[in-house]
Amino acid sequence: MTDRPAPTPEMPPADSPARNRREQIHEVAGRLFSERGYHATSMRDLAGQLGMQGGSLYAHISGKEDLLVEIVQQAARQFDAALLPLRGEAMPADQKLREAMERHIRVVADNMESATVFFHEWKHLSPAAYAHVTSWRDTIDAFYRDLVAQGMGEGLFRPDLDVKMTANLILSAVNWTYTWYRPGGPLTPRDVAERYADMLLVGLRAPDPA
Amino acid sequence: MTDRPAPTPEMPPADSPARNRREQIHEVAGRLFSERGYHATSMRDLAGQLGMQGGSLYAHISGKEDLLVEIVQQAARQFDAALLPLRGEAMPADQKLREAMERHIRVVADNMESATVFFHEWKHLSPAAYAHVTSWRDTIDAFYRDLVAQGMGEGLFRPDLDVKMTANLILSAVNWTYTWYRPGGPLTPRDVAERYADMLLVGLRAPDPA
DNA sequence: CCTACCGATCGGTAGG
DNA sequence: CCTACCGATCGGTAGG
Repeated sequence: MTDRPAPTPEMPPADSPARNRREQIHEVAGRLFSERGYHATSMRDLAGQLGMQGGSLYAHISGKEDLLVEIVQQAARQFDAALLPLRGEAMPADQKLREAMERHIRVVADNMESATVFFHEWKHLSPAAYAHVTSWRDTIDAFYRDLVAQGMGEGLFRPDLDVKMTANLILSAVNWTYTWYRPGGPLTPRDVAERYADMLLVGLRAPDPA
Repeated sequence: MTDRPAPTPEMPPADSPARNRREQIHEVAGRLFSERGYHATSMRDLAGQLGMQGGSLYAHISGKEDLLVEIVQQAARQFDAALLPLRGEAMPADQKLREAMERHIRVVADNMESATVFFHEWKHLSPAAYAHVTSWRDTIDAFYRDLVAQGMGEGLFRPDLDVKMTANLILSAVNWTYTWYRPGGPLTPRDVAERYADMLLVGLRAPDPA
């Protein structure tokens, strides 16, 4: 989870101009792909935003599809880095749910553009990248299903829950934030996660006055 | 809410070949736009699926963008027809929530392709159509916020709910179904709605044994 | 990183 | 509904 992985032959050193330019290209591509969609963004649009000619992009990147693949996979890595370490944590399931939701929403909130590209364009990846994302998605599904099952096992969650449907409901809440959350707004990811977790854990219905 | 609106000068009579062909075009367009995305679907792709040449489409429709507009607006009309009549119903808020969620999910489930196009492509509409959809979206948000407020007013829902966030959570659950629901599968829209509403109303946490 | 260019494909139209 | 075509634009490359 370091911000600056060790340089490899394929990846220029962290402070080199080449790497900065590559990062800029990915950043702008994420913005344009999220605003206009992948197929509606031309390489000339992208180059124009960076003050260069269309063909010049290919001095830095290998092709349009690779831009998409890297944006999607970087988003997937962020979700993994945020959630998967929680698997081994000894923590009551309700608290773990709260923590997972907060981390999940924070990844979305901190990466609204990549998250949008992720949710909208992953079906249009090449077969290899598509399969990769599908198996990643299964990992995240399993993470939440295991969390629910753990809570039921502990007696903290209701015993009559449908594990799969419960995980679906949780995932709906945290994923759908990409459509409405506004990063500069009054709500922090923590605010959203706490309110959502409260509602999910305790329910909307008023306590029985009897 | 009739299936067959009265013919107008712009709309051929219900059983005419022209209308059937137009419907076929819209149907196939919905499928292709949902599978490949709007911009990645060419008019020649669309024509090919219908056994005709690209140019021949324009004997039936006026342009690609109008196809998108009609698909999106038809989906919006379906949501309206399902939900808005509930506004006037005298019904306890918890029951109304259950009913609204079932209807909402049914619209998604019965129109998986249009729903996908709706959620993925509405931002790419022309300014006029975009504004139309935005105001429609506000209507649906208001519907769920009013429902929550009603439930709080009746004392059926917890008094400490945040109305806007509660509506967001409900909308997350019902809208996100477009990503995972499988129409031929074991779950009916009613099954999904009942499980979701149960979890939302009562919560995941086990009742206090004390 | 630019100029100049490639073949392919785009949405749409004319005329029948 | 087809043939033939329009100008525009696409992703990408060669050569510098």
